[in-house]
Amino acid sequence: MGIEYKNGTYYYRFMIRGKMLRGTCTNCRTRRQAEAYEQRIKKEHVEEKVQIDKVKYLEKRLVEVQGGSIIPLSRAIDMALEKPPLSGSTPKVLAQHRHFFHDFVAYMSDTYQITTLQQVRKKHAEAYMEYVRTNGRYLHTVSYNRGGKTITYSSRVKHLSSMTQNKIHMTCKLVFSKLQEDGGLTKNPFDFTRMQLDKENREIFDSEEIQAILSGSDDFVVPIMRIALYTGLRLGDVVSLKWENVDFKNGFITKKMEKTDKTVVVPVLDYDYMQSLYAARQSDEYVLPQQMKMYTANQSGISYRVKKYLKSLGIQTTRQTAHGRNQSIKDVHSCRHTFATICAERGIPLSVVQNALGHSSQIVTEIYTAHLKKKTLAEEFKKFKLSDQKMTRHGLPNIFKMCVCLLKLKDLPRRNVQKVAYIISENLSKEDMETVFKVCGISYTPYSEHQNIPDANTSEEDFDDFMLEMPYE
DNA sequence: TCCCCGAAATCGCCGAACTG
DNA sequence: CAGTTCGGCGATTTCGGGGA
Repeated sequence: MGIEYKNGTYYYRFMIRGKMLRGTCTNCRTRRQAEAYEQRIKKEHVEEKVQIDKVKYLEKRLVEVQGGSIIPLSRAIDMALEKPPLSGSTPKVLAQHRHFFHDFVAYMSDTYQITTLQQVRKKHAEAYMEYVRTNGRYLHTVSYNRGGKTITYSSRVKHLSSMTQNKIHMTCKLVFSKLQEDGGLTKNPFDFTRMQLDKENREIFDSEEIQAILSGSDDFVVPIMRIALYTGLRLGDVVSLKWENVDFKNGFITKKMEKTDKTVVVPVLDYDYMQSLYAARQSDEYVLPQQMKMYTANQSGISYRVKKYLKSLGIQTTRQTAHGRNQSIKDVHSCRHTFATICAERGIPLSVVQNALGHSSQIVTEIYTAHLKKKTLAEEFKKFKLSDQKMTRHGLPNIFKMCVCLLKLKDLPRRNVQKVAYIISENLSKEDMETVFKVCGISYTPYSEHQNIPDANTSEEDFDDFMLEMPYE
C-alpha cells in the first residue's frame, strides 16, 4: 500500500511489472476509500497482465501446435517475398511490397511496441489502415541513390487514393497469408473489407481540343498524340512502333503490345500523315526514333513534354485533390479513351473496338466507352422536352406529376381517367401524350370534337365549370 | 530537363458466387 | 450443373513531383 495524503487529496503509488504507477485517488475523502481505489486500479493492471500473459501463452502454444515459430516483423517481409510465386516477381513489384510493409512495421513498433508477427491483432491492422486512410503513409522519408549520392527528402503527400490504400492493405494481408504456416497463424489480421475504389477520373479530348493538339507546332509531342488518337495505342506502343509494323500496301498497323504481349491490328486511318512521316524518316527502324530514345532513357520526360504542350494549348491536364498528389485527367492515355469513344460514336461495334484496343474482355472496353454513355445520355435527354404550354393553372406543373396523377386515377371509373386525359391532351403535344399514356399503361381516346375547350386563357371558374359539366361518353 | 522514387491506373487471370 | 458474372489478386505501365 502506498497511500499518501497531501493538501486534502489522497494519492496512490505501487509497482507492477517493474513499473512505478502513481496517480490521484479521485473523489476519495477517507484513507479507506483511497485504499479501495488503489486496489481497483491495481486489479485492472493485474487483469491486463493476466490477459496479456494468456495471449502470449496461447500464441506460444499455437506456434508449438501449428509447428511454427515466432517471426519478428522486421524479417517478415523478406520471408514472405521468398515464397513462390512471389519470389519470381519483378524487382519493382518486390520493392513496392517492401516499401509498404516497412511502413506498417514502423507504425506497429512506434504505436504499440509490437515487434512480432504473432502479436498483431485485427484491431491493430484496422488502426493502421485507419491511419493510412486519414494521414497517408506513416513514414514520409523518401531516399534514393543517384550517381553514388544519397538523396533524401520528405514526401508531402498526406492522402492516398483508395487504389493505393487497398494496395497497402493487400501487401500486408499477403505477408500474413504467406507466413501463415511458418508463424502458426490461425487468422489473418488484415482480413477485413477494403476501401471502395474511386471513380475513373481520366477525361477524353473534345473536338476543339483535338483540333488544337493536331495543329500545334511541337514536333516532339504532336506525332505521339496524332498516332495515339488515330490508333488508340498506349504511349509505350506508339513510341516503340516500327516501320515494319506499318503495312502501307494493305493499310494496316500490326503491333505486339508492350504491356500485354497481345497483338493488335488497326487500320492506318491517318494514311497521308503516316506516308509523310515515312518519306521524311530518319530511321528505318522506329517511326518516332527521337521519342523512343527518350522513352528508354527518361520515361517521364515524355509525360513532362506532353503535359507542357497541353498546358500551352490551355488544356487542363490535372485535377487538384485535397492533400494528395494531383490526378491526371488529360494525358496520352486519354487518346486511347478518345479513340474508343469516337469509334463507338460512329457506330463501330464494341467487339471491333475491343479488338483494336487489344482487350481480352469487353468489360474493360466498356469502361473506356462509358464516356460516350454519359455523353449520349445527356444528348438523348435533350430530346426530352416538356410541352411549351404552361399547365400550372390546372395544378399539373409537369409531365412527371401527370404520370403520377394518371397512375393514381388508373383504378377509378374509366370516365374520370378520360376526363383528365382530355385536359392533358389539350395542353400537351400528341407525342408527349402517347409517351405518358404508354408509361402509365392507359389507353387513350381524345375528345377532340368537343366544343369550348379550355385553354391558357380560360379563367379558374370557367375551368371548374367545364370540368363539372363535361359530358362523359 | 534529366533521373529517380513512389503513387496511381490499367489489365489479365482465376476461382467463387450466382443464374437459370 | 453448365454458363455467366463478379471480385480478389498479382503484374505491368504510366504519371506526378522532388532534387540536381
